[in-house]
Amino acid sequence: MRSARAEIGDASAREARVKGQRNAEQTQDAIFAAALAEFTGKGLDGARVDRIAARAGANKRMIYHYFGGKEDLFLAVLERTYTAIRSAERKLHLEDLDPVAAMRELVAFSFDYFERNPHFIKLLNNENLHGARHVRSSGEIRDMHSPLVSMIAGILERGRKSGAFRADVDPIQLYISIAALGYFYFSNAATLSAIFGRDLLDRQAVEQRRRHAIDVILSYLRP
Amino acid sequence: MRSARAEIGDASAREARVKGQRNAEQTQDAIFAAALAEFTGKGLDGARVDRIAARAGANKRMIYHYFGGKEDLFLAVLERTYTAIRSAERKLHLEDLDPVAAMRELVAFSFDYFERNPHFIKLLNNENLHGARHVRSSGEIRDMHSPLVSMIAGILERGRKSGAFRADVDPIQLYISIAALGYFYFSNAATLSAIFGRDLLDRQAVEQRRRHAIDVILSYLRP
Amino acid sequence: MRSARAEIGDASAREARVKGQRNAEQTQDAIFAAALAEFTGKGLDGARVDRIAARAGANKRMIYHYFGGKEDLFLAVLERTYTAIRSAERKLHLEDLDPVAAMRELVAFSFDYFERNPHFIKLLNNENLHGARHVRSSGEIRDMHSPLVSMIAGILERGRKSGAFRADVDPIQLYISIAALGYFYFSNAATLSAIFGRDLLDRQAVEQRRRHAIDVILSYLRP
Amino acid sequence: MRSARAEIGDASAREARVKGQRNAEQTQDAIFAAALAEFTGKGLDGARVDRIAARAGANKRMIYHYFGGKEDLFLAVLERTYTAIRSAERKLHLEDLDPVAAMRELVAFSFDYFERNPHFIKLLNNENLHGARHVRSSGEIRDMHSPLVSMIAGILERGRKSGAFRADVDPIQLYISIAALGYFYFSNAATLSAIFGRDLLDRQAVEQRRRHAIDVILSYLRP
DNA sequence: CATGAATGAGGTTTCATTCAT
DNA sequence: GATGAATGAAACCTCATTCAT
Repeated sequence: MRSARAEIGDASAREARVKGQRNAEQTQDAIFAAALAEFTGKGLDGARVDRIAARAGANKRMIYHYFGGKEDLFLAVLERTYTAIRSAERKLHLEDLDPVAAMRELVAFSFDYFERNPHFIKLLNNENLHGARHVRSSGEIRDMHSPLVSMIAGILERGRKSGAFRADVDPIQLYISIAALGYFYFSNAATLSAIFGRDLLDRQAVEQRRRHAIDVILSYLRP
Repeated sequence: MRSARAEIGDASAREARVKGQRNAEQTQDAIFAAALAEFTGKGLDGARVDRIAARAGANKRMIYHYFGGKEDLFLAVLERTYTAIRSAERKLHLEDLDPVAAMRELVAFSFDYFERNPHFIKLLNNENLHGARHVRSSGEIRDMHSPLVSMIAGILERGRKSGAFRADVDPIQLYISIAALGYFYFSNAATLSAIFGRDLLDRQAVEQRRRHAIDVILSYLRP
Repeated sequence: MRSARAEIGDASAREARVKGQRNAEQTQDAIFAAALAEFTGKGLDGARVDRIAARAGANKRMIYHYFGGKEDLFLAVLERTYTAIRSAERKLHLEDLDPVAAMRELVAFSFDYFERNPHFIKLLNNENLHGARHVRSSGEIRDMHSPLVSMIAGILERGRKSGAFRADVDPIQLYISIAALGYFYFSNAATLSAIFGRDLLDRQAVEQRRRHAIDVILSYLRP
Repeated sequence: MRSARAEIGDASAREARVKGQRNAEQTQDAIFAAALAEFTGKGLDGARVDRIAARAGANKRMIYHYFGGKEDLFLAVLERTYTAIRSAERKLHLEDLDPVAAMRELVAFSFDYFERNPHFIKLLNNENLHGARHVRSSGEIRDMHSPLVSMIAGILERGRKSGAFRADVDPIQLYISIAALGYFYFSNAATLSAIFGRDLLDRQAVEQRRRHAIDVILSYLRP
């Protein structure tokens, strides 16, 4: 789980690029890492190509050379972000756990992923602001269904049979709810923190929220 | 140009214009409405002052005259948006309902509010992208605590006493979860729809989600 | 005839624009004059928006405000150029002259117009380099048929009847030939001068060419 | 990449490549052909070095290696273009024809050359747009006088003696007029076609124009 | 001989904002 | 109170050219 970050390539841009060296892959990676940071921090419209190039220690021209343009770069970042979460999801193996433990793991995984990958949330919010324009244009992303839905369906079925879970649960609705409980918390942590007057991202608050999310889902599933 | 407004202005607006008198207020309102639409549709960075002025049928200079600048205009929109939801929340009167019915009403209200006010979600996401910069700078917003939290606390207390609800529920966590179940659904409807290949915003899907959200919260509260 | 230049507005850009004054029409005119000079001197691709703005003493932004963009500005210049020549052509009144004198005037007019409006030739050559893209996109230009064709037809008819001209002459071919004899000379003066080693644009050479062009056309028309 | 050329290279090219030996010449030729096409299609300013390299299937660096730069490449193309027409002109042998037939052949040759070598016209127009800068800098081109002028002088002299032609014709003026009648037609075919609303380059129109050009010159020469 | 990566200058265009009336 | 013209900074992007291998 801890490896989730590394998959996106968060090696700092500067680190990735030894100055003056000529290496296409390195340059691309550096641009990519810089773009991820910039888009995450400022959004698509707020991001600046100049800043991405500077962060990457690369020439601006290279962005256009390798990625085509700002919008394409954003799409590339988005695609890699989706690839990363799907890959992390696929690494979950819950078959050996009893349904309750499995569900607990799954909710915890989802929650932890959002905590550790704040860029995922920022990028997705941005994409939704733009009406999912890029996702819709990317067959690659559209075809990347989350394995979580069928995992959930499997766990629900096992739980139903063992009598641990109620019988009338829709896996897709549950999938969305599991995501919602964590995603919304991190997505809106800044405004919520401002309004509640305390930092929702401190260790204790996050831990409390994590327990709550698991609690909500498991309570809901009780027969 | 002078006729542009008149064509748009409705009867009451025309009525109100007693020879240049309430013109100012009208202009402000028009700018405001235009800004809300623009910020909602494009985000703070994607919004264009020119377009806001054009939409408002007003001179660009007026935006600076009345609001100070783009950023201030955004803050004004945000403040009014928060004011509106708090006001709507205060109109909820659940004291006469039994705890279960009251909670059901409250969850439904929250869900419906998000459905009917998509701009609220867009603006909040934008504000969070920018680290709640404007909310933090606005004492007005920071002081607008949601009455829902104490409402929830009250309902929980009544439910605990009547044995309808479990005893160990944190009102703030519940408040966040109630919001999450609806907010996330509408906030991410575009990407989720693209990925699931069906429109999550059609009447039937929304209705199903609404029932599910209520179900999750009430099931969670069972003792 | 001498007024041909003025119609295009060759008042120098600087002259047209008193610094610091706010006058939309003046600014537009200044931009226009600057654009004409720039496009004439460098061609569409060689022209620089920066230089046009500087020549006009205007802010670059104004070009986009008033004309839309470089390409649109080129089209505007082209349209005005066509308008100017058509207008000049319409001022020709040859009805009172006998056919031979009328034709002589017409050939001389054409020749002189090319001499006095070198920008016309430059712009047309540029437009032809681009496959007449702008002309084809401009209904305005496409509809501006030259009145010369019907003038020529009329003179030919009168000459045929009086026995001054041969009978089998196609007015359109003749129109093209009249244009060709002058246009080509001025269009290609630079290369021809370089190759012949003498300046084809000096007064004497031009005068000689003018007589020759008239001679060719009138000799051709002899019965 | 290595295979890109091979796919294009025809049999003879492949034959000639005796293990890297005549590779150089091949590359140069490919660049040359690509440059001709690019300059013809887009003009000097509109031409892109990248595109030339791509069209040639060559590395961009080779352009600088073999030709020095974009401008030098243009000059090289121009020189070869002039060389070609002079060479074609020298192949004309009109001594055995009577003056009228000889002149007819010469006009036809000129007309046909323009029709068959549209790039010649494009390049020359471009060169004139730039004030014949390259021609003037190229001694090679400046020294390439057209043999047509002296051919014309010869034919005129023979015609004068035989009584077939008038006596007062300037060979240079006639040379320019012969060129003009064809050159202008093809040079401005795009705009003329757009304005007349019919394709001046279709077979029939070209044939009609060809006859007209010959007619004009021969009629002019009648004593 | 040949390559693909890299660059800096400069291209067109757009922005939020201010000025003059 | 209101307007439309004007602006400078900066945005995205492209260019001919050179570098390292």
